[in-house]
Amino acid sequence: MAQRDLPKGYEPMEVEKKWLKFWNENQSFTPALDPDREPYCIVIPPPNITGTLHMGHALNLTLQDILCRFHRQQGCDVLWVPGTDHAGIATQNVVEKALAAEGRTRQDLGREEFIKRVWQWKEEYGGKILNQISRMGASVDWTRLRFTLDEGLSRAVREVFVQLYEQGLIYQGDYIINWCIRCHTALSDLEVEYSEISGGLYHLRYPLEDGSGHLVVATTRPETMLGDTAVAVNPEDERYRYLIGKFALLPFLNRRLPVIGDEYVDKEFGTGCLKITPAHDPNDFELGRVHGLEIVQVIDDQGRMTAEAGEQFQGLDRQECRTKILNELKKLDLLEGAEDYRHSVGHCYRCSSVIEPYVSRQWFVKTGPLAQKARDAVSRGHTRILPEHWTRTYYEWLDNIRDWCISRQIWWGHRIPAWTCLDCCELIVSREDPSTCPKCQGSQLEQDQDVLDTWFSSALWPFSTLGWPERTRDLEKFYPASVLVTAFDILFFWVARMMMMGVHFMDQVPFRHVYIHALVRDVQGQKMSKSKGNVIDPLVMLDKYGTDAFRFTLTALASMGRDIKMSEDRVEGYRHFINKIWNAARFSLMHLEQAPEKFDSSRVEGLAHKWIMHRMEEIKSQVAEALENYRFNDAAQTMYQFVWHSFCDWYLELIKPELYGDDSRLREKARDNLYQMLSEILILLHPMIPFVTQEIWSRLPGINEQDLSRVPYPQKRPGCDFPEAARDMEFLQQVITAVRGIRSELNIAPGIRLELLIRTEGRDRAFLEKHQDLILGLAGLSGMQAGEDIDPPGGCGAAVVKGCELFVPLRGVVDIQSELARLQKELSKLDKDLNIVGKKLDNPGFLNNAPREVITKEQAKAGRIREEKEKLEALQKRLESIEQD
RNA sequence: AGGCGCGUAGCUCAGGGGGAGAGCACUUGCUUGACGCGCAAGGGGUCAGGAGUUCAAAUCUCCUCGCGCCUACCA
Repeated sequence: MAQRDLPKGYEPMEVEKKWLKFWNENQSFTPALDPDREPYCIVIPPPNITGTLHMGHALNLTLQDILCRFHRQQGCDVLWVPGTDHAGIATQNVVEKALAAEGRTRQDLGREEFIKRVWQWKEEYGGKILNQISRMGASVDWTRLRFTLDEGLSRAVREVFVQLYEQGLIYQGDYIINWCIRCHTALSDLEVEYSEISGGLYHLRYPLEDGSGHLVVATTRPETMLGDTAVAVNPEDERYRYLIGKFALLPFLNRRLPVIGDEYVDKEFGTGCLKITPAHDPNDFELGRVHGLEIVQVIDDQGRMTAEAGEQFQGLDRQECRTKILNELKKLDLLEGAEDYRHSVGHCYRCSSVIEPYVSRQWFVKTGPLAQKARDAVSRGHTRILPEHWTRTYYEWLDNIRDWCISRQIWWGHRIPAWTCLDCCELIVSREDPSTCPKCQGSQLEQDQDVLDTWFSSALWPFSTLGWPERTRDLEKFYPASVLVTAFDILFFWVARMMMMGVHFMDQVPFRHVYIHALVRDVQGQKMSKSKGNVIDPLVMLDKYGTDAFRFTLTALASMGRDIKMSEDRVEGYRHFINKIWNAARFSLMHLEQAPEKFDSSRVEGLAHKWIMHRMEEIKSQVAEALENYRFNDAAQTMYQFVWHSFCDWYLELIKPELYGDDSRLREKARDNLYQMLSEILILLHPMIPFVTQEIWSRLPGINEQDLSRVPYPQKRPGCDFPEAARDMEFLQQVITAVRGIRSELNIAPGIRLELLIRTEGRDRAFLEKHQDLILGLAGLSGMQAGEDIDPPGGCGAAVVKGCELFVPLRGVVDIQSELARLQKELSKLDKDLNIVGKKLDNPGFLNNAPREVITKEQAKAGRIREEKEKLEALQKRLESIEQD
């Protein structure tokens, strides 16, 4: 028997290895490009090559994989392209750190040599996360693996850059940008993270040029005063209006600072006088432009004071300079005061250094027109964002978007395809590397040193991975993708930008749906982070509990719009479910030596079989509907309940007598149906837990298709709705449960066989008698008698189910008092229920306004409760009278 | 400052106008011919608080309180 091969508990390790290899060799996940099959395509969020799998990836991959596998089952030609992202700054940082350990810098190596080193690093370590994706069971097509810096994607990047430049949507200019002095590059607004720090707010005195006194400005960054080129006050401000047009003198440097009027200045804040440093503050930069102010750069790209800062400060670090300035001002009695002040300061999202606003020549994408189109695509419904409330966030960001700084002063990335002719200063932007200047034919061309923001290439991912700018078959078939699955934290970084680029270059949205899933947090709901030490490593989960248990946990917890609080206990809990499936299969396979010859669903007979069939039909549509609507947790819960509490708890128990019985016809029928149910359960569960289902599947006798991932979703079976069987089954379960309840609550040892008497008539009586064996077996009874004129002996346990009175003679087994107490408890429950229903039915408003069905339902309910109550009360009286004997 | 979301059983959460649900945890009993990662039976909730709409509110509206997040600003 097959069961002999199966260990008692499910052992994931070997199983997972085996099937990963099988799927890979089989190219199970390479689409057939069959024109008759509908395409289904998912855009994978490409992880960084520096990264390792974390909880967010694990959830993200699990959900995408469920969708892919499910749609394969639905007959779609599915494409899920895997890939990684070159992560410019992060990767360069990693390699530079490695170099530093050798005591070298990238400058020592030179650009070309350094990039070679990075490629080497990438070959060696960059694939780590790909293996981890694979271990999660992700059914990606490995034959189409892409990388943002590979040849094809680099071509796409160039094409996009050049086109946008030609369309006037990319420009170069001197602006204030976010500068990281550690990474030594510009960053986009999104790459700056703000966090609150305690600092000071300093009040500085600037003497007035005319000698009539001084004005006082407030600042958190005294060192920037050296770059001040004006002081602003609000023209509405009575206190200072007279100053407008006068000049203040900058201490140390004696620069003449015009006092200008601008409504931007908040009268309430600080002193009401605002020092203006156009070179080192974004708001001041704007004011400077409006008022035509001079830009004086006093901090350089290393965070050191420049010569403009004056001899005594030149060369100092910005922090040192702050201290020194404050000291000097104090000496000169120009520091009027200092207060503690908490304010938020921008930090680099890669290295956490304090960001320096810095004026420099950079490349920008003019986002306005692109953002408008990206917004329209959603508002017109071409792309749907789910859950829907994220739509608003998406709009808000696009409505307030600023131009996107895309140049980075690093080496690892797509080099900007712009050259300057050293002879005539012509700027050349070109798809191919030019050899001569088109204007002066000079051959001394120098390429721009900068590379592009990594997100610039990620923004093209939905079409660049499919072969664009070529018009490939993949592109024809699979663009736009069906869905993008991601967490909200890259909604702006990535999703919005893909929308902008997709709509602009493909004239079509990049994906139909955007499903925004949860963030995985720790048990307390805190973000997982290494510094907090609350990280759960998914790889550890995979090793300890197996991929399926882990995946099922994530799926069961992934309800729409709520974050997941993850703990190891939960994974352990769901491992029990995987093991339960395993054992149900182990049991089933014991009885399934061969496949049914031909399964004819129209000839299903027997209560248990009809019932489970009926349930299965419901489950099939529930699970499909849940997955179509991204209700992953519903799909998981539905299967959990069904497999455990219908299939295992009842169905398997109910059919045991048939499986072990002598009636070979019944036995065969039971086996056939069991085979059918088990195999459909495996198919339904497969998208969520691919490995264990595939392993069991492969052990089913006589299967044609070894690869479960290619087996279609079970069709709706005509003629298999058996609502009557469902009702009957419920009745049977209630009877059995009632007897078990009496036994259990009165502490009757399971070894003691009880009798059951049932006062009932008509169909119910016939039904119960027909299934007498099942009742005896499952309720632990030695005998049963049903009839209209049942006259129970004194001293019975009792219950009422659907109007039938159940009696369990207890004389000599248990004392009557316990049963009386038990009955009293039942009765008070009934009283409570009756009270609620009664109130409704006594309310004329209810009777006049409620829909007829609701009223009938309530009336029926009241009748049922009343009947049950009467019967139990009668019994209670009898017991009491016996007790008095 | 603006926006979004969440307060339901001890914990984690489903549900979303007409009988308070699940999983885990808990209690009790159990070598029941797959499973103790198991079986059976239980206990446990003024659905944050208040007001309103309604015959009927956990569910819809408003307010209050508490928690979380996002965006922008912060001299």
